[in-house]
Amino acid sequence: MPAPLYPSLASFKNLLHKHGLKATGQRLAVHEAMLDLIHGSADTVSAHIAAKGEQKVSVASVYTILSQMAELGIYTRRMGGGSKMVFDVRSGNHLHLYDLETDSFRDVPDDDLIDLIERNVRRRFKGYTIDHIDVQFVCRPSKRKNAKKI
Amino acid sequence: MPAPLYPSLASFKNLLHKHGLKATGQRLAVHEAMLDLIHGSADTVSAHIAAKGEQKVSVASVYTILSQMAELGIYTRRMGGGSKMVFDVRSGNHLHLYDLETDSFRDVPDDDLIDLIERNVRRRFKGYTIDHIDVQFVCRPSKRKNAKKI
DNA sequence: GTGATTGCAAATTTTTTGCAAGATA
DNA sequence: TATCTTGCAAAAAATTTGCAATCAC
Repeated sequence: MPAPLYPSLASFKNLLHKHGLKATGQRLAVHEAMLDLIHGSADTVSAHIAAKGEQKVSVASVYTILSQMAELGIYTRRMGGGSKMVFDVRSGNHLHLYDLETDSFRDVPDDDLIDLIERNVRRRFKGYTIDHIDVQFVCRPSKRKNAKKI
Repeated sequence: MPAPLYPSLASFKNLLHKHGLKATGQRLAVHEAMLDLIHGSADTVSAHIAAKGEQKVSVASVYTILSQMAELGIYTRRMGGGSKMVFDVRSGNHLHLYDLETDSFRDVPDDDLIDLIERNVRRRFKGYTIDHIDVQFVCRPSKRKNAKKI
């Protein structure tokens, strides 16, 4: 089966209902922004929504909503170099390129590298259950000396 | 050659000199704390130093020092599920188990999984140079339903 | 001695919280 | 309508900054 995609607005609504949450304008606006941004922090999402100008969402609500979605496993929290929490509209295993210069993420098509990692690591730690595997290629735009060229 | 280890206090001093930085009591205290903690944030490091009581280091300086070391590639930044920046005393490729319950990291012995990943991904993105590869197994203590047992 | 480094306190930035007002099912 | 959500404003937490005092070399 192909890699899981981002939930469309429609399936996002379903997810909300499935979890007994209301499909409010704010939640939908946040998800629309996330679909555009893929990786968003409270303030990039706020800014994106504000720029679009169709719906008003306070920053505090953006925080609440993003955290809620992460709690439900719809979004995932992502570990960046900056001092802001970044959320990923996509959940499940996938690869990222993290650009140190711009403090930004890009998804990387994952073929079956993740499966390979998973097979390799399965039953390695007793007492823990893997929620997901998080792989990041921490990069700079080329032209440096002491790092591996790819 | 075996995987790189944490810089001892002595080699840390050398690193400082090599970079033209002074071996101040504060920097050494921070590094000692990092050697104990392995993964530390500004406030866990501060607290650790304060508890030891041998050297006074202000929180602001801890921030400065940790960031400096990350800048030099001696430490690496690591971001967990919490909203604090975490630094890793170890640089270079290695694996982590991240525990969602406790928001904490543990190193995972890496055999040659990292090499395997690196070989697999080499020359995949043009225009970027990999600084390091960051792999995290995001886990919960066992006993859940819908996640893969390991 | 002299320039790098630190401490302090204040400013920013990021995140969280409480509660009245408003919206959704 | 009953409850869940949001907005607002304020609090808390995390990080950064400016500058005088101090320390390592």
